[in-house]
Amino acid sequence: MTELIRLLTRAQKLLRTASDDAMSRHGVRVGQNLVLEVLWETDGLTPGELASRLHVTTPTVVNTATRMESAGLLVRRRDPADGRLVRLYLTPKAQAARQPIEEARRRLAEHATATLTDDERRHMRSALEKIIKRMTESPPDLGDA
Amino acid sequence: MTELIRLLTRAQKLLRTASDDAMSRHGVRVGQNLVLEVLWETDGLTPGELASRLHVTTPTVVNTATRMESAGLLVRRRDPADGRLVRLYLTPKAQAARQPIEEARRRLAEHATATLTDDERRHMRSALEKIIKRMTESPPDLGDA
DNA sequence: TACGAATCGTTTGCATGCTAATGACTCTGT
DNA sequence: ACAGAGTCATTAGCATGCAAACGATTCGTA
Repeated sequence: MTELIRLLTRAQKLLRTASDDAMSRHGVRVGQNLVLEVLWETDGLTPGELASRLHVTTPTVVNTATRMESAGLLVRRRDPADGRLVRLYLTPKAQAARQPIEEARRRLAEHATATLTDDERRHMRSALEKIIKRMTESPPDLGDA
Repeated sequence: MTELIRLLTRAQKLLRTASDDAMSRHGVRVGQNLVLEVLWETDGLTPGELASRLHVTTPTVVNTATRMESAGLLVRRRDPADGRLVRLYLTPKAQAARQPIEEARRRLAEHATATLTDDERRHMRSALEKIIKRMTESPPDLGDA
């Protein structure tokens, strides 16, 4: 089964690279795009909220947010009700980039999966869901050591 | 189809993290493990050869090799016939780590895919191969810009 | 044979991830 | 009301990837 995982890793890397290339044409890197996708739907989230939705750590979001702030894509604002919280708000520049970026992402996904049959899509989806469920719920049993 | 790709990304990340955890118990990080797997089969490759086999860039291999050299896993040796080349040779320490690491990797793969049906494995494999083929052969068509 | 082009590895600087340590603020219990 | 505990964001340091610039060696050709 290690071969299956090798294929999964390779495919994901190719997709990530292609995505980064596509996003770069719109002045956004691949990691920043993930932040945008969430904030386009729900603006004004905190770094911690964003981190849990993206399945990354808070420091990762903080660093990405800092780069995005330098790039003029978002602004930080302290929460008036709770001084520990910072809220991230998209700028008009980030709002304006929404349509072309979403379109580019959609096109890339269509392109990558264009040759798959319905059976392949269906079974790949259920297989991936099972793997995710397994990895999040069941202890991977890391031998002795 | 963007949902399918999201699942693929999520699954791959979970697998990579679990792999890094498992490898760390043997004093090796996930990126270094990939180098080991190739050199266990073919010792004495150059950074460039290694890079093309691993689908990464040469600087990535050079940096990883430097860390592995510090960790006592390999040594650099100049090629006597061609002074431009550097060859990477595994130390006894790296050779000794082979069995436990390969075993850990195999167990992790079995665990992650344990609940998949034969249909899911088969179709997922062919779907991934198609995606890889598509991304390596066909131009992703990055709109205008 | 000697010089320019090609081929390598390395260095540098960046983006994206992590963990651990730090600092600021809020909340709880007495 | 206030001290300690808990909750945030941030900073620092590392690993893994990339591209671009650089340096050393070899090859091809005039």
